[in-house]
Amino acid sequence: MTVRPLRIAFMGSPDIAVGVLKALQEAGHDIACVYSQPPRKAGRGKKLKPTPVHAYAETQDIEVRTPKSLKSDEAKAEFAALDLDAAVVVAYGLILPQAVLDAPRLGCLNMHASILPRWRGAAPIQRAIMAGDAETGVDAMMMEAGLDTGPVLASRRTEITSTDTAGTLHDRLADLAAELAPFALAGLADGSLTPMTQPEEGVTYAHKITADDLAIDWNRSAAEVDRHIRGLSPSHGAYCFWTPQGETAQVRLKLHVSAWADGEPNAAPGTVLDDALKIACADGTAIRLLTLQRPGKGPMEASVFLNGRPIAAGEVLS
RNA sequence: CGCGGGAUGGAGCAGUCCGGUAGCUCGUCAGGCUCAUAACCUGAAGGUCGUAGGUUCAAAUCCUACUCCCGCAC
Repeated sequence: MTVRPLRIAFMGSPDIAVGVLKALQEAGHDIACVYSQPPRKAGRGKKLKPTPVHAYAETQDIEVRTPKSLKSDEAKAEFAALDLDAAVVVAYGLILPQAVLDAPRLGCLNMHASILPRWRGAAPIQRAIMAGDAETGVDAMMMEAGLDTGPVLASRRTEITSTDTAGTLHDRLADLAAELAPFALAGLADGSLTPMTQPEEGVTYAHKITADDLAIDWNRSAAEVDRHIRGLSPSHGAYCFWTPQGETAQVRLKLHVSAWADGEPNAAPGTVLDDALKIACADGTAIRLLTLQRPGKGPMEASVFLNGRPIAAGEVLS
């Protein structure tokens, strides 16, 4: 579909937003300006690191603005002065004041990584996997003052498989978002898509992942533990503790990929059941750890991990 | 200057404190056993020990600088 190019601003920060930005460029739109979170002290040292969107926009010679907030009169005025047809927002991370939402002629279009009204908020991909959802997707939505509450223009769906991690699902949703954004924007511009108010039933919130969300609880069922691990891999990393034989200090193990396994009826949760990392969970269920990581090392497959660092049956993880 | 761990045949690790023949678990290759095998047995190849200097009769190991990777915190 070819449409009249629109003058738009793009607002986003992480990787998933970069693909959408590229798609909008390829669709021929005029990217007047990119907004992104200000560079933050990130990573190990203390180095200021621009966001992926920021870094990409600079390679394209697009003006980048990184205000700490859009609430100031100055920021609002600068935004209004762009004289936009529309703004496209993907995981920007800042609240848009009403004045900003109203400024573009067609309004502000948001891409959100869930099927609304389920999983409004910060971490929809991870929460969907952890909750055991069978399906998720991306929505194109008109922004309102509320948190992900606006009417939905269009969506794309995808199945969540038993081997999906937050990483694999993220990549798939990023592709869908990149496909959906130009479509939704065109539909908005020519009126072929009508914003549909979100249902009032089924609202859930995908709260930000915090440190408290990362610890494994072996007292949960294998299915829950498995989803927990996959839902937090690879970006956050669910973890447990292990005390190597002959040592007293606990080692923090980051778990990345797991699969359901046959359990043993009376095994205490956390017990290692064989020499290939089958771990007992609640009620006689068990999972097998397939990829794990210890401090200072990168993620590795279980068989590789065990080569230099065996974990014997009977040991206990906590 | 946020705290900390790491770099050793293709992979994962030990050895480093207390300098003195390059070790382990796998993988690869060859042969053997077997109805057969990702199983088992035997043998082989493969490493300037991250880089650059320094100390020493001698450095993976001690000293200095640097590069890259990662965990925590944020």
